[in-house]
Amino acid sequence: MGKNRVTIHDVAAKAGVAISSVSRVLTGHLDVSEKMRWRVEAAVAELGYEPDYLAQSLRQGDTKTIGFMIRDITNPLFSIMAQSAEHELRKAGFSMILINSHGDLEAEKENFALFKRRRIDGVIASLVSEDAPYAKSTINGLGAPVVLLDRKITGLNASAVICDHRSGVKEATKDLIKNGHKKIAFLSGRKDVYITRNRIKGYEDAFAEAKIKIDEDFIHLGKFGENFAYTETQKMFSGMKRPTALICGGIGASTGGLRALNELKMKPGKDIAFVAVDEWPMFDVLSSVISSVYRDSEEMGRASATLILQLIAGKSPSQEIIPTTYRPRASSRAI
Amino acid sequence: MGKNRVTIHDVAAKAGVAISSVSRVLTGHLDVSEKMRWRVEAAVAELGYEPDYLAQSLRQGDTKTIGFMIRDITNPLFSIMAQSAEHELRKAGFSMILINSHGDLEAEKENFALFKRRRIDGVIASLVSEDAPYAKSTINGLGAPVVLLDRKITGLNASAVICDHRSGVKEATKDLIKNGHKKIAFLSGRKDVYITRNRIKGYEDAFAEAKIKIDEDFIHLGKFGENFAYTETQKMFSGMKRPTALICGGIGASTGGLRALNELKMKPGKDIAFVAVDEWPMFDVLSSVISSVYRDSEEMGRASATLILQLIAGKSPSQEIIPTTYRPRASSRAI
DNA sequence: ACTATTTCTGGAAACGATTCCTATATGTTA
DNA sequence: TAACATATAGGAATCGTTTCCAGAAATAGT
Repeated sequence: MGKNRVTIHDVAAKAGVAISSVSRVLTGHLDVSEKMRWRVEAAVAELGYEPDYLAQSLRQGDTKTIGFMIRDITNPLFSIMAQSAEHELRKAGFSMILINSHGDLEAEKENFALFKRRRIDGVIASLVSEDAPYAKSTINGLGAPVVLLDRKITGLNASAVICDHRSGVKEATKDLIKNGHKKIAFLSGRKDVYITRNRIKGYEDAFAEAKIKIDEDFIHLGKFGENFAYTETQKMFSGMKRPTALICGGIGASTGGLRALNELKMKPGKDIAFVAVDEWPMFDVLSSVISSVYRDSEEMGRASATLILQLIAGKSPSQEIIPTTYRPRASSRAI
Repeated sequence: MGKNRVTIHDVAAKAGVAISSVSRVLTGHLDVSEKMRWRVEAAVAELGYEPDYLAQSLRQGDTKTIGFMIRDITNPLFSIMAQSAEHELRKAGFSMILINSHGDLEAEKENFALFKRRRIDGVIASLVSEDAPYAKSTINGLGAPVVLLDRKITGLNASAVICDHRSGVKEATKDLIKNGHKKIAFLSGRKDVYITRNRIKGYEDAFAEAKIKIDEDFIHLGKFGENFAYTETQKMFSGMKRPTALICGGIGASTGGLRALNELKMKPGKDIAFVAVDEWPMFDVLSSVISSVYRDSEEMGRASATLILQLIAGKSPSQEIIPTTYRPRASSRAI
């Protein structure tokens, strides 16, 4: 097997020098003679030696590893973020450990513990809830900086990438109102996270501007993920009080909502107005009629990487705001 | 800051015993007295001590880490695999390092080097090419077992998860032929990987069975990814010799193909028959007319995790075959 | 009561690097 | 040529564990 790992000792032996000298050459110290550098480099080349990350990490105290924790990498938005974050981190010499929390608080907590034991240099995370009692103490006791994705937690020494969902949703809602809708259902995930609250604000803004009172019955908040949205949408149309328009916040909500509408034989853009907050790949080609609120998740990933690298470099926490844009298409116009 | 990491020394000091005794208690050795166990456990609980992975890894020689390398986590098939593989590995106490190769051979090679330096316990990879000259030596010299996704390389000590694309594509092609098509274009990625060759075989099988000679001009192989498929499809319909049906192998090919058709104002299922090999999330709802060849990528991820764990446990390499099924929908029937 | 055996425990050597400190060899100056 | 400054190399400590080895304490056997 490849059991024969070549270590710094082998190099030292081959070159006939001390291991400290080998290390000095490799780490680029100044006080080495030309001859020494030459001998060591020859031995290194001949043996194909590469320093061991593990030993370096133990000695130097950093692991060049970033933990990336999200609900579900299957969500295209998250996978795009992961993609661009990984790319950015890689360029800076960091690797990324990927963990799915599946939206489970307990799992999330354990994952932080795992990150700590692995001496991760930093964490990028989309937390399940902002109110989780363990969150602050765990994160502050992590011993590594944190970047939050679309979450706002006060009293936490963390940077954040924050999307301006509010303005996008506001524009979308305004457009629906302009098109004659008043019974506009809003369906989204957990209300104990910034992203949901911020979206609702946009919805409220539009109603306030139009001086229409909001009927709370049309607001459905609960869980992220397809299943909640699916059953909620089914319920929505099984009663008497039915909306004429539906805004779905997030990929999961849109997926579940559309699936339910599909089963109810209601065509978005025809039988009901529909706006999806967040797009998925091929959105334009596959579903050209569906209006959306778009945000650049690639940019979010990049920003999260930049922020975590800054924190690791010792800068103080900051926020990066990502804009959203409303993209009206045929589905906002149904009556 | 959280600089104050609590080590085994602290525990030993608090309990008033030797560090070796602490270790013995924690690793569950037999020869420790009740009193000793009790004292150590009390100290551990009081200090909230957790052993350091890094030091354990260095000492024990394994890192409980699996490298997961694919072209692009953005591809929903890969993200589903990553998801289920991570879940499975996690249960077994392993973490997953995610790396995108972006389909670049050089990057892939460097990533293997990185895996080696990080002393990864195993690698799950979707290789860019099976013929890459470095592949065999690099992988064999990795010092860790490897599971390949949809690749067949002889003389390699690796397990593999292999999909039976052949039968799915064969069924799809047969159906197209049955519907009167003869000029069936086939568009897919690099031909130096199993997945592409295997798909082509299914295509050929169907033609052979129907005793129709294949016109090689309708076979377009080149690169994975959207761009290649897009320009290839554009070309396909700019010349004189146009197909009446199009089979796209892989998400990238389907994406690019559909995008091009969209621009050409050709509606799949109406102006051209279309089959997508591989589906994406929401496929049924968003594009209910498009026929597909389906495979369970969640199962692929799970299988890859199982295989790598078996290899790590010392079993010899094996293969797992994943079936594919043709799902005919309206788009196969266009003339 | 004294030796033989069994239980435990502490000390020290790994694992593979980095880095501080000291000693040597060289070079400079009077 | 002696005395001193400087460049360079080697030795050892360290990071936080595990595990081997030997020795002390406790038990058993005669």
